[in-house]
Amino acid sequence: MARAATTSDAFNAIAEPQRRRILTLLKGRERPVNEVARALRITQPRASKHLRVLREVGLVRVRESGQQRVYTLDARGLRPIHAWTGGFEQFWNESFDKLDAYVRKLERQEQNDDHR
Amino acid sequence: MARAATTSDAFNAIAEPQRRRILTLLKGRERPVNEVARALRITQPRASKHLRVLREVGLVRVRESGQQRVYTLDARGLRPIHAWTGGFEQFWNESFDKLDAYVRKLERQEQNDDHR
DNA sequence: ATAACATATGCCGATATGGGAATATGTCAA
DNA sequence: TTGACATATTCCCATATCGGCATATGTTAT
Repeated sequence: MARAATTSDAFNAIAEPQRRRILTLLKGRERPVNEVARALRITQPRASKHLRVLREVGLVRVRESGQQRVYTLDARGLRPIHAWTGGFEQFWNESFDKLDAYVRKLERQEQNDDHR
Repeated sequence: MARAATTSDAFNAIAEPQRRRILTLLKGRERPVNEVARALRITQPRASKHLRVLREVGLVRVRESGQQRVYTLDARGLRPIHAWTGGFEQFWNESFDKLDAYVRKLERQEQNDDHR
């Protein structure tokens, strides 16, 4: 088995920086592919492919408008990620203390090394 | 260029389900590799590799304790992800309305198709 | 029909994966 | 020193990228 498919879930989908940029861009308003491509300075095929991934995990929706496909943000899929990371909130505050303890422990170890 | 390296940042690191499980596990308390492996029912090399990735993006730290390497959670790297997803909070609430509008629009289109 | 425009898709190349198995490296105890 | 134990690393395989380019598909206007 290789790496999990990028289309498997939102966690994988947003691992790609370009796709994060697309989502951020769509916060402003819905946009057709070409506009996305131009805004992010990527080729049209690239934009289409990223948008496809985002569509497949449900982070965007498409609406056909004449010959254009207008993509709209559907951020609900980000909620689980926000929730999951939120579960660590207490820890990233606490971490400073733990880091201090860790550093002190390291220093002690190094002292022991010196005395060997 | 291929996919972004999994070790490049926390976004990539947590795209892997096993690694998310490891981080969750370490919320309880620090643990040596073997314990992680046993708890998640993965092989020791696999645990080591995942822990390495997590270490390289700074989500865990290692402390040597005799012949064991004890891994500790350092959740600070998750904060940017929480913040980034949090920037979409207003949208995932709003989305229901937008989805309604979208569905209605779709239905209209289908009606048009029928009349063609 | 035909041309112009907007998107999507297929194919290629280079690369990075995650998993398993075997093995190297390092530490401690007798 | 030797052996047991804990971890890390390497090699191999199958797969899934992401990017560029060419091209298929679909829509609108003439």
